[in-house]
Amino acid sequence: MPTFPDKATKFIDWYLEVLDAAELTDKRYPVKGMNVWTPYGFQARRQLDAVMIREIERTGSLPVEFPALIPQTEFQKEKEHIKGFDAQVYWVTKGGATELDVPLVLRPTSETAMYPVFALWVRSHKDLPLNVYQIVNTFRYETKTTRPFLRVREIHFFEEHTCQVNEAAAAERVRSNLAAFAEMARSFVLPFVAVRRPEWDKFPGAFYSVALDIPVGGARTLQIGTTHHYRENFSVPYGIQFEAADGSTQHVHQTTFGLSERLVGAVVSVHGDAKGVVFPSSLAPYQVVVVPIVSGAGADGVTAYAEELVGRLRARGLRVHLDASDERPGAKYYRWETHGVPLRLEVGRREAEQKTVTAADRLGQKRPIGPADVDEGIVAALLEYDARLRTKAEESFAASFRVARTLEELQARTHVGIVSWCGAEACGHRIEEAIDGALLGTPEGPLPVDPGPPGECVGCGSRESRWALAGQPL
RNA sequence: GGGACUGUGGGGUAGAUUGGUCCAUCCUUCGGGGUUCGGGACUCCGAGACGCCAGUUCAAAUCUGGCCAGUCCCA
Repeated sequence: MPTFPDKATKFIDWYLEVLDAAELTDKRYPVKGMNVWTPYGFQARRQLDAVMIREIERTGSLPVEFPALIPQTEFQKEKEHIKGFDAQVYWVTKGGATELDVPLVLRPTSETAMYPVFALWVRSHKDLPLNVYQIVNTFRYETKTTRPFLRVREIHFFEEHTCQVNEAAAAERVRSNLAAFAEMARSFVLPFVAVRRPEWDKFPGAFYSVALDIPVGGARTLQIGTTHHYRENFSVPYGIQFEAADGSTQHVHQTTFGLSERLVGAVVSVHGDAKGVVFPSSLAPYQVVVVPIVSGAGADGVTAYAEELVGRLRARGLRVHLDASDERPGAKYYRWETHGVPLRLEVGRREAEQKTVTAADRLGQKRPIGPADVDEGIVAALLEYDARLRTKAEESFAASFRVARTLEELQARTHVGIVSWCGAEACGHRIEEAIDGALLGTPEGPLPVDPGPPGECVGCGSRESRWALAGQPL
């Protein structure tokens, strides 16, 4: 057995060792918070990107790419925004030996890069909505401990930026982002909850922020995405205005939607187990690994059959890897288990002669497939694997939340807390102190478990309350 | 932002308190040979490290300072 630290009690140690064993990243790069994407990790990321692109383009968003450097003069136009990011931007102050007249910011996010140009692009209501996205790297000078995928200084960032005709249209865009994300999360088999962040925790410059959170053990949560409504907060300082149908000049209402490689970290955190990473087939670099078992006699037949099988499965569009390395079969099984491959096909002399395969999935189910319809059987086994992974994830998701009627109940920190909250900031901070974490906010849509009507605010006892979630963000 | 700690082959470690016994320990890994191959094989041969820069000293992995990297605690 591979010996990883215990996931439940030593999560971070488990996480780091599992990533290492799965060869998803090389964290030895000598700059804090900047890691190397290995071939295996890069392929997972490529699948992540493919799903994000597919779902966002389905909503009518188009790809763009803006420069990585932003003049200080543009960066400073929105006051809240710059206050929020000032402490964590990298500055480019020299070109060669020459001190720059206007220092350049290495984008921590791209509002201030895009919006001066949006002001040029948007002139009429007929130019709206403007829905564009880019997938680029952004930079934030994190001072806290960095972790591969979860907290990095160079972020693999998906960001959608839109301009809408009015506040209602922007609110609708936020809802449509949430729907698009639900599709993405379904692909990644990540049950999540969307919560509107409290005022003191919203994105700098936003009117409101809706975050996507997942539970990751105990009271811990991981924010895996956000979508924001900016109202006119940026369009006014950046002058993004248009002539409306009635001839009046108006400012656009804007939204953004941000995701990152944290989703890879989330998938590892949620699905991983004592044997290593567990990938849903949507993200797996290899959905199927074929392990030929060649012993003395009949080796040629086994190899030929394995190669033929790989060819047929690839023709069906599956990502298949043939492990023809010199290891013994058992060593290969362990290897691909740590790497999270959904389905392993064992092909030895028996299978080659009978035209069957022995399929073992990453959740521990092993069964023979064939001889009739071997390919169909393999596809079906993958689908069934994803379904079981989903059931497992949904059960553990539902079990992660618990209603806390008092601050004392929250303090146990065994679950993400569902609490009644009056909405006052003072009570919010009281809740945050109790859980030594954050008041995540109020849910957009249904709660993960049905708690009935809210009771009295756990902070002040007021009856005027609604449900909110409280946890410890990683 | 304030404080504490750590850095030894690719990974994990012993050695540091008391400088010399260290051309640096063990496990793993890597390269080559042979025997093997249905759940991490065995064996033989070989490879690989004191974070960087200064300083103290007859002598530094070990002491001092700075830097870089990492970790923890507090705000």
